[in-house]
Amino acid sequence: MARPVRMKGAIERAALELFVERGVDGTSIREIASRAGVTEGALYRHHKSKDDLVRALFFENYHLFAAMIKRVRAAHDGVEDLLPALVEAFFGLYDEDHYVFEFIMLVQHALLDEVKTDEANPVELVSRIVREAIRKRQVPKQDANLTTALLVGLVIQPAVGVRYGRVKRPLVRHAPFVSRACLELLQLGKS
Amino acid sequence: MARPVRMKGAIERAALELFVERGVDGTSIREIASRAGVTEGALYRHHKSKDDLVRALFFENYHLFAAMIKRVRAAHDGVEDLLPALVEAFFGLYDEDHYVFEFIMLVQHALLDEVKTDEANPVELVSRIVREAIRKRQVPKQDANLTTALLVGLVIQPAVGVRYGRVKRPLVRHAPFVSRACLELLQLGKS
Amino acid sequence: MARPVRMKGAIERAALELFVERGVDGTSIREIASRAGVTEGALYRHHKSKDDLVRALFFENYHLFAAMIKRVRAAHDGVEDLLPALVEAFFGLYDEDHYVFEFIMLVQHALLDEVKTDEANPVELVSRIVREAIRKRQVPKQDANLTTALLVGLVIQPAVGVRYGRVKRPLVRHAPFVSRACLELLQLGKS
Amino acid sequence: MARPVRMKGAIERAALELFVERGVDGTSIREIASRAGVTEGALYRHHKSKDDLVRALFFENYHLFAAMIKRVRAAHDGVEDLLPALVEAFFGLYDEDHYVFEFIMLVQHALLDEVKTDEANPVELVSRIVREAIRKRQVPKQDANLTTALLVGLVIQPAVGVRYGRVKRPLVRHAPFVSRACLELLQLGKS
DNA sequence: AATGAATGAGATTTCATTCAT
DNA sequence: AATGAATGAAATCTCATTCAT
Repeated sequence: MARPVRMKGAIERAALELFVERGVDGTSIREIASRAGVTEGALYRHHKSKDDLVRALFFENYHLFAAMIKRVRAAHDGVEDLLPALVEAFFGLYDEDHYVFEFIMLVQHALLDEVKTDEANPVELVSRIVREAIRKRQVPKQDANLTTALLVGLVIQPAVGVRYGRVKRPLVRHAPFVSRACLELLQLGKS
Repeated sequence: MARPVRMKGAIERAALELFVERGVDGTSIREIASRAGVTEGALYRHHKSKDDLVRALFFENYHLFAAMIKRVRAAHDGVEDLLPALVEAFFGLYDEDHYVFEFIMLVQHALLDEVKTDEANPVELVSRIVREAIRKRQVPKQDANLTTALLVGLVIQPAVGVRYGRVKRPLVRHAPFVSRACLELLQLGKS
Repeated sequence: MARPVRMKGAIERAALELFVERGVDGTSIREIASRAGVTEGALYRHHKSKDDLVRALFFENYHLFAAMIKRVRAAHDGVEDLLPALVEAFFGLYDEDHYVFEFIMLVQHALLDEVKTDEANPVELVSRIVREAIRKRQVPKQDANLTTALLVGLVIQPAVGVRYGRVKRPLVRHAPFVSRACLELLQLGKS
Repeated sequence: MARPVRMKGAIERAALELFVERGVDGTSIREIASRAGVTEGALYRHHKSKDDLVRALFFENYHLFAAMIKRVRAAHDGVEDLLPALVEAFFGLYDEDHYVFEFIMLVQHALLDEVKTDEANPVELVSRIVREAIRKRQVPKQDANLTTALLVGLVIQPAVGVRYGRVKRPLVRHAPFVSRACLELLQLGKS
């Protein structure tokens, strides 16, 4: 009847994948349990509601993400160095486990308020890099917020392209080109 | 620009807004009826199911969208001319009614199969423009799929930025800069 | 499939009876629906949760109760007159619909906070009668709170006795005796 | 008075309190374990089911209760003597540990079948005293069942009053007055 | 045509109990 | 013996849809 084996990991992985594949609302607790190989109740030992599961999954992965970002930042100096390193890091993460990447993209809107100006917030991070580059005269004056949005678009959309089969895997192979596009963009005001 | 979108009535408008605000699965018929100021039953006089409502909403707007795009294409020749015109058209649509724009983005994945190679499909449209420009030697040879993704990113992400308060309204005011970024990107292979 | 007939009354009556018979926690939505002859969902058209149903049932009946009390109070003057009238009114209510009476007794503890010193609160009412009688020297000085508790005990416990088959129905037939007991109690300090 | 109640341990105490505070059905095994500072599994080492825990708690306390009553009965003769002693015993028990008193009141209806005519059954006890007093002509002829209910009301309701903050603690201080009320009640038929 | 009550299927959640560790 | 994860059954609740009025 009872089968006390540690299933927390399996539950969370199943949830992560299903949320990405079918959306959060499109995934039932029953489906998560079923894919994890447990009964529905098992889920509630680890998370007190479906919503709680979503949040836990988000913050857990978000923090790993943030840690990676911090590491990259600490190891590189100046936009020309840092941006390519970040692009490669993002793309590497996507290639390694696109579910994690996509899940963060998927639910960030709903949870964004709680993370708004957190320096682990990737958008915020890019924004800081841009502002710092402007301040240090590494790039011409420009609307930092708009540039940030454009840079984010350059990084995220190839991942979306891979997902929908338009862009070839692995994503890292496109890192050099995307990095160049990013750097060119930053210099756009020059001419 | 003429209003590109017409809404049959309060029900459709309420549904559109709620779908954007909370997602399709996250919105109940009751909520739609309530916001529209009608009862649940009344909704079924106009649409035979929720799914039908979603599809009707999508195709109705998608066709107006497509018509707009055709108009723009007919009036412009060559990437250098066409791309800025399209960017302005997209941004204009967003400024005029961001719900429509976001709704199309939101459900296109689910319904795109049925319009896959339709030239009103924004991604497909961009892809064709890129391939044609390459064919006509207007731009250097490059991975058309990747470039398409990047161009899409440059257009969509500023809209996302506006939504989350990072980029200033109206979006059209950023059209010239974004257009330049797009054109530069297309020439990136040159050097 | 659907059968839109007004079932609100049936649902509330079924709930009232079951709550009295098996306790609130001991009664499931399914049982209520089943006794009312509807499906479980029907309940949620009228009350947004089980808890809400309990509260609605309580306040609805509590107000009828309160109205009755006010009527009796308005029609009688002085303890000697009022107390017997109230006892008879209580007992009459019990005989007429013991479910209502018992339900109020059953859940009042949980909801008492919201009704604490409301003058429709039967205990509060008795308390006021006692204090007024003392003030007007109709009865000797005494601990009004204790006397109130004792009077309440004299009225409630016969009803409990009826419920458990110890005291014979109808309860009204015992009203004269109980009233005498109440009045004697009030005079107890005299000697 | 000697502590009339012994609790095997933390689990039983936690259960007793929670059952009184939230009702038996309203209390989960998890809550009991949590308040007792043990895990759910540990609970099943001592009691084979929740129902078993309730019964154990009831009978354990009920027997101590019964023993106390027997002691009181053995030491007193005649209503005039016995009733005041019992009132004081009840009130003393309440003051010492109102949880025990209330728990017995709470579950007796569900479990009383099994101790129906047991003389530790408080209602049955009072009933016997009344009938014996009538038989011995210590009090006038009267409806023993009704009188029993009224006496029970006189004893129980002050305890309820204390619980809801209407009557002042300790309850014993009211014992003389309540006893007099009980004895007067018994003589009510005289006049 | 409109209304809003009810259906019925399924979703989420709770919980007494069991059992591998 | 203790722990706490998992079971399985049942409870509460949701919601697209139907239909009597």
